[in-house]
Amino acid sequence: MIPNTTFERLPEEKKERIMQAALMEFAEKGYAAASINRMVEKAGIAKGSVFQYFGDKEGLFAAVFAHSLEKVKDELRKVRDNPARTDIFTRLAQILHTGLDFTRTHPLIYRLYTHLLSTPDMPLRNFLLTRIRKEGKDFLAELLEKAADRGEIRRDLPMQEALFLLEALMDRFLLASVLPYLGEGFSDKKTMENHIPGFMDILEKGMGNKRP
Amino acid sequence: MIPNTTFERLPEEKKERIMQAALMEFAEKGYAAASINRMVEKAGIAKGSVFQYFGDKEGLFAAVFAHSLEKVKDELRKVRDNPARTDIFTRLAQILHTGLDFTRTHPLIYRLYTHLLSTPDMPLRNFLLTRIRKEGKDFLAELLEKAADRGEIRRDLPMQEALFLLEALMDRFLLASVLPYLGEGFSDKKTMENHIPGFMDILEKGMGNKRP
Amino acid sequence: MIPNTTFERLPEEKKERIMQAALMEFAEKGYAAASINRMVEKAGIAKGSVFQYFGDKEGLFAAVFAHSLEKVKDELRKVRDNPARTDIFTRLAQILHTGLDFTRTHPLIYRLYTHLLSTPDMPLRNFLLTRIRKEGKDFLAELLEKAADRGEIRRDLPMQEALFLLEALMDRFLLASVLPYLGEGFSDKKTMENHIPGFMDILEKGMGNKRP
Amino acid sequence: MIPNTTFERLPEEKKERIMQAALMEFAEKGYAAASINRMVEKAGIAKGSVFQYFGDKEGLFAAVFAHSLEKVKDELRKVRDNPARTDIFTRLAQILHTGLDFTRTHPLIYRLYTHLLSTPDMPLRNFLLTRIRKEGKDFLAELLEKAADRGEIRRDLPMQEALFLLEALMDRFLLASVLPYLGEGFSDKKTMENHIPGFMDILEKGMGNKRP
DNA sequence: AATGAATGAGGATTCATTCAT
DNA sequence: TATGAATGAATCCTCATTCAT
Repeated sequence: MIPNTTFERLPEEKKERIMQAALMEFAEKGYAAASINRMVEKAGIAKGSVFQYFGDKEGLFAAVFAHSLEKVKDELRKVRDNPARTDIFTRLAQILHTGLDFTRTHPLIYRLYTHLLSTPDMPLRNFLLTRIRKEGKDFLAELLEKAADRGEIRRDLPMQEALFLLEALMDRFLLASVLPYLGEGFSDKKTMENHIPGFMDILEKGMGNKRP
Repeated sequence: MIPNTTFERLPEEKKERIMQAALMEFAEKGYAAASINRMVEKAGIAKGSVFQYFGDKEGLFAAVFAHSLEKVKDELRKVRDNPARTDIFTRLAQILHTGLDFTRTHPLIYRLYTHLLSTPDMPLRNFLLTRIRKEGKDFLAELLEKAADRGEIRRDLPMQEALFLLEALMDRFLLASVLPYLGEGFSDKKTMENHIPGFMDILEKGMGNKRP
Repeated sequence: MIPNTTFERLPEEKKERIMQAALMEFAEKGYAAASINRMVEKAGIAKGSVFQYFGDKEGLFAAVFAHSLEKVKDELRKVRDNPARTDIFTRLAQILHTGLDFTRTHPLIYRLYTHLLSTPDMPLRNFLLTRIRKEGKDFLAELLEKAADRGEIRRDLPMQEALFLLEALMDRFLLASVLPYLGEGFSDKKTMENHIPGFMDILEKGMGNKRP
Repeated sequence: MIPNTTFERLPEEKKERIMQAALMEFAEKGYAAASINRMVEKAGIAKGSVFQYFGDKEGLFAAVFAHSLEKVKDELRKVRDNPARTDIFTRLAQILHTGLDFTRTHPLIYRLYTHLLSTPDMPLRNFLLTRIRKEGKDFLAELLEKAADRGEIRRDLPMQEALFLLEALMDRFLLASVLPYLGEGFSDKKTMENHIPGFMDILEKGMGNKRP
């Protein structure tokens, strides 16, 4: 039950190999359908080791998730610490670009997240989802508030709905970059960036404070 | 493999009972983790019958999906055939309301769809997703085009991106109505309708043709 | 969880074969150490069948126990219905003989019982032990009471202790007939009967009402 | 396989800690079901050490047994060296009291013994059982013989059966003090002593030489 | 056509034991 | 000497599928 520190003390290369193999399984199959057999074969380790490291399947999943969350946070930090003093719409465009970079580098992590979203009886689901969503949502909420303070968005903008719309767009945008068949013109990761200005145009008109 | 017509000739009540039990399993667990054992117990039929009717698990899934798709189409038809001659934003609001009605009546169908979205190796995934998405997307695309013809949306609106945004909003809105923890104020199905005017406000300003 | 009736409907020969194989495993190894793998191999059935019949290992154990209890009851009934109107000590001798017959015919059942006795975390232990002990103990208690009524035992006999002693003797006597190394002269099942008169002599003097 | 002397040279406190943890496992679960994993965790030592000290599981068990046997012998010595020159029945009562003290102090040792009794394929079973039983049986036998010499028991007492009965009573009495559900009034360790006079009364009448 | 018994592959997990450090 | 990481065999159990009735 109590995971020991064995895994932590492994050589970095081996740790990464194991995390990667596990992430692949979970991201592709979801939690319940993921097979530890396949996993250990991919990672080239003994089956028993998994249980020595993580206690059980759930512990392995939690570890994979924590590992992934770290990478998400790193990415968010990059965006957040961006010193650029630009208006909110430019920043949103930046964020979409960064998100695209992230899904390009870590497509499996985003898939893991979508499984979490769509599987109601995944273990730790509520705990993990609240953790991961808080990261993203708080960030967007802060962005909106600051923009409101600076007068970059119109006064009568319904904030809750704006936030929801932004989240929906981001999530779907990243999802499209990671899974096929979400719409022609959007399944090609390479050309997705071309759509960003279009989104910004709509958002700016819908939420911004500019006079025509 | 080749499903025969035995199932079709079953009494309606029994057919519905089987479809419902199967839908519950697939919607809750996803394809791979779904158990035919649980399914037949819930439906109160013999396990052998499932294989007689549908050939194998995949066939059963296809049948469940087709069955669900019919209900989606019924719903869409309701909206499409709505004789009301109103502007596109009023119609979008209507569609959100109807969608909410649908997830209220058929929450499992929507969950089935999210599994399909997030599981890349689900059988028939591509085939089924294209089928189901075409229904919704074609409908929205047509809506946009007609609105353009009627001058209800601004001329320079980037159409592809507008379509993508609408889809994203609809999907996320319905997802929130079906699964918990997608944001405070949005997990409560009863009050979700209150947000619709807010969305319309943003969309109208972002896409519409009105002079301030 | 709920065992179905599949097993009950099996041909008698197969049922007996399975019960016998399971009884052997449990009697020899105890509950935890018993292997279903070995069991099914011995019985010549598929592993999955065990779980279809009994749900899980515990269910199998309960079935084996119930099956065995039936045989114990049959035996007890034989003794109880013995119309012989003799004094208690003759009856006790009869009972020991019958018990010996029983362990000769069903040595494994008695071993199962000793495991139950000595393993504190066996599933259903309390439930099963109370059930099985009630059978034997009530019988002995009734025997003593009737003997008291008939004046076959001395008035000042401490009843509780007498009962305990009788149980101890019976149990140990049967145990010795079933497991080796409980004492020279007592490990040989064939000659054990020779000891019965000796026991009766002691008991009669210790508990009886005879004048010397 | 061949145990070295490493364990012997350990500090007394550590040795005792290890023996205690191992005894708990074996006494509660029996040999096969006992887990060295749990054992080392309880003892707070490295798993490898167990194999360094004892070679394998069987060696560990033998060591635990030997360790326990020492304590039994200590107890027996106490009784045997009792200088009191009393008749055999007073001594038997004393022995029951001492036995009760022993199971109170070392309940696990007695449980270990019952597992040994009921598990026919326990390693070293025959070797260990003969060793432990000899201790107790020889002692009782000697007691009986001396009593016979002193004329405390009747001449025609069947000695083998008397010995058997005494052993049965002692064993069952101690077992009842260690495991629940062996009979109302006998599962409560605290009041068990009250039954001793009752037993002695029966034994004395059954085996003694007194004239009424 | 309907049943449900039979099957064995594969699931997660625990285990005693080995061995390099 | 003491450690604890690595291992794979064996554990119970679930599953989709087949097939005789």
